[in-house]
Amino acid sequence: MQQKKDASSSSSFARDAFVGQNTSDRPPLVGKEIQRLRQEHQLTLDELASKSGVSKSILSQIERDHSNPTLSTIWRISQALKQPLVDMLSSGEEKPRFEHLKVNETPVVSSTDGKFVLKILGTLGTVSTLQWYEFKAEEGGILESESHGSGSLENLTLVSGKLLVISGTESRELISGETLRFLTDSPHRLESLGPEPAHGFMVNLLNSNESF
Amino acid sequence: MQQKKDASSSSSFARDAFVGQNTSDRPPLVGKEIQRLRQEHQLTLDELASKSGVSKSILSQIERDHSNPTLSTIWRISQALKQPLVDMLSSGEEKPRFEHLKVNETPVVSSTDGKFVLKILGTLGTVSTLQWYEFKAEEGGILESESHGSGSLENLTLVSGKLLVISGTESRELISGETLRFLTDSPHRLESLGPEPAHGFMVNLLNSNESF
DNA sequence: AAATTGTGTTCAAAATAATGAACATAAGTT
DNA sequence: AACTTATGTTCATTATTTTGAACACAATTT
Repeated sequence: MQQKKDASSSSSFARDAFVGQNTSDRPPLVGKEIQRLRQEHQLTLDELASKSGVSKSILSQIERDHSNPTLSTIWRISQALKQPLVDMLSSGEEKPRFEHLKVNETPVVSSTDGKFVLKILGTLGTVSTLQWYEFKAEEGGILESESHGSGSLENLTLVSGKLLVISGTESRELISGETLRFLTDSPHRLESLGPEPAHGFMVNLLNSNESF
Repeated sequence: MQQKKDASSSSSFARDAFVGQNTSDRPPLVGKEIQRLRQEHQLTLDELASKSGVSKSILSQIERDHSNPTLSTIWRISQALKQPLVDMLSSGEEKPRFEHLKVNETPVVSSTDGKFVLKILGTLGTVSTLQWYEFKAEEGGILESESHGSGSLENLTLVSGKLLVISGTESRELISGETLRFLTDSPHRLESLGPEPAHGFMVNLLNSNESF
């Protein structure tokens, strides 16, 4: 990528740096968001500079999208503004558009022994994927799942019964009325401990970056 | 060019660039994650280089966290790997594996007469685009809600009981085991018809495209 | 009004991220 | 073994980010 030095202005990043890129989609422009956050915190460039350790000149340029910040720089700014780094970046990205869900006749999935039954209540897929289920499992019923991908999150609420949840090397026991959220970026397993059947509700977020 | 070249490991970045920083918390190290994704896609450095337009030498360094990539660089890599940029960054951040809500820790909202009880099981999204609940309502229990914004969708699954749903000018009656999805861009109302209490789950998708 | 202060922008210099070519190493072929 | 091939690392150079100081401008104070 041979870049000619732009004589007039120091470096016009927004105009030059991404020429030749996929013009339809470009890296998130964080400038506006950073500026918004800084002003929300009532900070001047000088103040944010000393808080973050990033020079005010580059802050000024980044806010106007005249520079292509380094990961380290963005991170230091996000720390100073007490904003999760990821949020600052995603703000500029296109917002999820919702799919219209078709009427379905609630498909059912069950374990091979039939002891663990999942009713698929809904699915939604756009930027990240969302699925939710109702489940019923008699004593000994087991549901084993592969990883859902990094950043995936499973949300279980137990209405009745007892449930053992194993994810990675950790495990938890859930009793009636409790809710458990856990990462499903590794194989995991649900087991109904009985004696009464486990009954509950599950919401799965695939590849979300939500940290609770 | 005051380059100090240490022969052994030329990692000026990992060791130097963050010296003087908050040592407890540091910018996400994306190297491992990028390497994982690349290998998952069965790509060599050369292939990823040509796909992403990022030189293979810098890819090699980024994967080993010997470089502090530019936003543009990270973005081009994320595009080539078809991975949302934010996911790549958040993967390195430490998240608690489990969040265990005990029975009394689940937030509960109830109607003024106490006949309609909503347990808030979860929320997702920095702009709160997703919420889900368990509800229980004895006969006559009513939940009235304002519009959730245009494009918002409510998904109800009734486990037991009977429920009357009114949204806008239309209404439906739900019986045990059924699921109903409807737009909530206008005020709406749920009413337990009894005689047995209504019990079910609700997933709400809020449309956050609009600025408020 | 003149001086001072506060705030954001631009400049030259320094630091470093990115590039392409050369190198190293391992795996597979002849 | 010697010769390719495939893959990742390092090197010298170039392109850019980042910095600190100087600058411009507006708002406030004297």
